[in-house]
Amino acid sequence: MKDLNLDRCKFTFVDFEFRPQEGIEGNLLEVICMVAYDLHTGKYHKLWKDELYGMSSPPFAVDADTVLVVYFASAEMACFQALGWAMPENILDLFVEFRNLTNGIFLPEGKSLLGALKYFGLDAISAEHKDDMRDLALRGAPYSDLEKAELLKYCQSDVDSLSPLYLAMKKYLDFPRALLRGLYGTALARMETLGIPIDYPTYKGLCLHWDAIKAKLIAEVDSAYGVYEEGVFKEAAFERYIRQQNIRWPRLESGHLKLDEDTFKLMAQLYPILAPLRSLRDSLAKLRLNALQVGSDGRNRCMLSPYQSITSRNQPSTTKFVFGLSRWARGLIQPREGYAIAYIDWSQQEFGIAAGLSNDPKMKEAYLSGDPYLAFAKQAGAVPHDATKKSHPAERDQYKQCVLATQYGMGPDSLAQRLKQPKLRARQLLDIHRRVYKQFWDWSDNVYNNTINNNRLNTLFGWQITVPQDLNPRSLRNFPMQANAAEMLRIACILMVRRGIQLCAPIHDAVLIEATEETIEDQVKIAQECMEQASLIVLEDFALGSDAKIIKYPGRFLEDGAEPFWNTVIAIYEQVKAEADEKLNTSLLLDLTPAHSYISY
DNA sequence: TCTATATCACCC
DNA sequence: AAACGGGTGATATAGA
Repeated sequence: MKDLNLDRCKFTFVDFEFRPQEGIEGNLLEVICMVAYDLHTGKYHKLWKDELYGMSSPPFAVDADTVLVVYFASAEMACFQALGWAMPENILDLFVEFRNLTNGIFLPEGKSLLGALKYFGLDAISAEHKDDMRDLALRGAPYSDLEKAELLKYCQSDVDSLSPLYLAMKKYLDFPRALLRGLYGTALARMETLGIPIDYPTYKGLCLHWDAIKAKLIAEVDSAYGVYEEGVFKEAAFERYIRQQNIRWPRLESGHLKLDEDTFKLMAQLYPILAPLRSLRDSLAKLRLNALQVGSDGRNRCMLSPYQSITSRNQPSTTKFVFGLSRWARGLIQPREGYAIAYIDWSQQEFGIAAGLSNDPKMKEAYLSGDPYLAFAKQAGAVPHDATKKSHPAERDQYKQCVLATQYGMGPDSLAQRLKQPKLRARQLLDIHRRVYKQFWDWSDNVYNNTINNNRLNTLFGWQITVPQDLNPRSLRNFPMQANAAEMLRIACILMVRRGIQLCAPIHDAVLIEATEETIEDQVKIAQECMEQASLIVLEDFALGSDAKIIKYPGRFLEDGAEPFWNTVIAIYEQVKAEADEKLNTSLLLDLTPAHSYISY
C-alpha cells in the first residue's frame, strides 16, 4: 500500500449480491452473483453463484497495483471470505470516503449509494427497484432465467454507477489514507464472518420462555401496586397508585411524571413502600434479549456499521450485537469446548491519547505510572508520593472522577453532584486539572480555536468533520480523543488479522478474540503487541498498554457486578423451564394413553 | 391505526 | 437554553 503508484494503478469496480444462508440473519453469507468492471481493459466479469463457488481466486487482478473500488467494503469482502478468496491489497471504499467528505453535513438523500449519486447529481436507479432486487436476492434460490438476468443487471447497474461516482469524488480523495480506511473492510469482514460464540441452548431457552420469565418477575412484586398491564409499566396506573398513597411525585415540564432511575431512587428513599417496585423497574429495564442476531451455528454475527458516528466509530445495532445489550447478557458469551476467548482493552485509552496528542509531560508521566488517577492526585500534591490505591481510596476516586469528567467536558455542577461534594470542591478539582495538565489545556484551547476559525477538524489519519453550527464545544474538544481512538482500533484490527489472530469483534476501545485453550495466552500476547503498535502509529511513539481477560470453556463472559442478575435470570429460567417440561410430559402422557390402550387392546 | 416526539435505558 | 462525549433502540403518549 505504501508503494502504491497511483498513475500506474489499475482500478476494478466490483459489487456482489448475497444473502445470509437460508435467509436467516446471523448465518454465514451465501453469494448469489457478482459483477466486476475492469476500468483498464473495459472488460466486465458477470458471474453467477455456481461459477463463483468454483473459483479459488477472483477473475480479476488483486495485486499491489490494483485498487478495488466498492461501496461498503465489509460486505464485498465478506463475499470474498465466503468464496475463500484471498483479500485484495488495495480497497477504495467510496461509502467511507463519502461519509468522510460529508461528515457533519446534513444529507437529505442519505449516505447510501443512491444518496451519494444524487449528492453529485449523477444518474441512479429508483429506490423501489433497489428494494425489489434486494428482496429477490434475500428470497434465495431457485431463480428463473429471467430473475437471474434481472439480478445480474441490477448488480451491474451498481457497478456502473461506481465509476462516475469515483470520478466525481476523485479530487477529494486523500491517498493513501483512503486506502487505509478501505483496508479496514477486510478486518471487518473477518469479524462479521467469525462472530462471537454464544451458549446457544441457553440463549434459545431464554428466548422461548422470555414472556414467562418476565411475568414471574412482575407477578412477584406488582401484586402490591397494580401498575403493570400485560408486562408493561403504565404511567396512568402509577398515577392512580400515588394518588391513593398521597405521594407527591416530581413532574417533567410536559406534565408527565418523572420516571427515570434517579427520581425513583430518590422517592424510594422517601417512601420505602416503593423500594420493591423500584428494584423491579430496574431489573426489567435491563431485561432485553429480543433481537440478538445469532446464526444456526450459535455465533452472534451482525453488521458492525463502521464509520457510522461522526468520530468514525463502529455503531452496530444495540439489539443485534451482544455487546450492545446490558452487561448481564454477556453471560451468553461462552467459548466452545476446547476454546477460549479474550477481551482485550486499552488501559485508560482516552487519557493516554490526550497525553500523546497534546504531548503534555505530566499527563504522559501519569499515564506511564500505570494508575493515572492516583498519579494525578500525587501531581496535585493531594496525597504523598508513596500513596497507593489502598492507602488513599477516597482521594483517588475524586481525582479519577475529575479526569473522567474533563474528558467529556463536564462542568462543576455535574461533577459536584457526582462526587456528592460542594460545587466549590468540584470547581477546585477542575482548576487543579487545568493547572497540572497545562500543556494539554493549551493544546485543547488551540484545537478549539483553530476549529472555530476554519470550521474543520481532523484526525492524524484524515478522518474529518465539517463542524455543524449546533456542535457544542464539549463535542468538539472530545473529537480528537474519540476519533483518534477509532483510528487506533481500526489499525489494531488490521494488524491482528494480518498476524492471524481470530478476531471476533471490536468494542470501541477493545477487541474480542478467540483461540484454542492451548494457544490463547500466545494469541493474547500477539494481539496486545498489535494494539501497542497501533498506539505507536497513531500517537507517534507514545505506547498505550492494554488489559486482557481470558475466559476458557465452560466459563462465561461476566464481569463487574453483572453476575447477580445473570444468576437471577437463570434461576427463574430453570424454574419456568421445569414447569414447562412438566406440562409437556403430562400432555404427552395424556396423548399416549389412548394410543397405548389401543395397542394393548 | 399510524407516525413523530419525548424520555428513558443501555453500551464504550 | 443548557451545561457529560459518541451512539441505538424501546416505549409511551399525542396528534393526525
